[in-house]
Amino acid sequence: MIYPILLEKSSRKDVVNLLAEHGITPTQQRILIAQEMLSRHQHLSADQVLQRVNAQSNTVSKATVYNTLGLFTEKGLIKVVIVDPSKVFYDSNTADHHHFYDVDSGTLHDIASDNLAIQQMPEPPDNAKIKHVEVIVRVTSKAS
Amino acid sequence: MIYPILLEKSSRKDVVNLLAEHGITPTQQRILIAQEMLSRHQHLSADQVLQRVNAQSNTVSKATVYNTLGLFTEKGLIKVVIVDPSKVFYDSNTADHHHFYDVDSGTLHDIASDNLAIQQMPEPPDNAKIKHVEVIVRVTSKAS
DNA sequence: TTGGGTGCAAACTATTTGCATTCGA
DNA sequence: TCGAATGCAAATAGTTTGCACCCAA
Repeated sequence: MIYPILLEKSSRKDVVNLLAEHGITPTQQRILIAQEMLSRHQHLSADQVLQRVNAQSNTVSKATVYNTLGLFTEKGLIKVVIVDPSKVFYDSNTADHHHFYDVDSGTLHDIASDNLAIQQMPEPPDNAKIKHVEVIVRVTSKAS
Repeated sequence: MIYPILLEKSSRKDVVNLLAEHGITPTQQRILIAQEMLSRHQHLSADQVLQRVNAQSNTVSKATVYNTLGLFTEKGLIKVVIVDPSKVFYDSNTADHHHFYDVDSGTLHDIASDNLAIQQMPEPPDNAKIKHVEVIVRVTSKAS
């Protein structure tokens, strides 16, 4: 798979192909959501996606946004970022990377994984297998 | 501050003192919650705390559990761990450390921070200041 | 045509809040 | 006593689900 999956200035046909390549039936709503979500590296909540997609015309329901983002995640088009107990962020950067999380503004910023090395990772308990290592650096932007 | 804050086999008077030292008025419910939460290093959801505290007699309400865990967090007695979008975990280990998160069982395991070193931490964006660096290692225990 | 996809609303769940009552100092 | 703490229920918000309808293949 090629990282990152981005769709800048893509034609509708490109989007259709991308979805199809990932085993996703390209429907009207999914295309709209893909165009919004995958047009650049960004971190959006489901609600933000809903509002952006429906900014022009209300053509996508809230349930479909949730279902579609879940599907995109499952198919590897986007990733979930869990840093805030109140909502999930969806990340269009599927490359292995980490995050700064500004707790004051609620915004995320990528940290390329080459910029960060972890030493001495201990063995997981109970013969468990490591799926993913995630580093979250919480920062504050308050003047204070 | 001394780490970790633990209360193994503590008398009620010890708990009262601990809460008082942290600027918390020691009420009946807070004492029960502190005894349950701080008796050992553990990761509990609010609901788990509620059930344990009320296992014998129903003397603490759900709202009070949430309010009290929030208060304990604010006062530095416990920490919040955000790894699951569906609920928050409260961690009685207030020392700087990281976590394994078993996505299959939903359980957390501590990683002492001496066991893990991060190299080349980049500068945070927009002159933000680092508050906390958190490493979450998601693991799977499934036989598969 | 026809099974998967969508919209809608209702259901759900974790968490928060308002307010009258109770309790600790 | 008296303000702080609690309980309860209702409110809130994010997310999921059930089902009738619709559309892509």
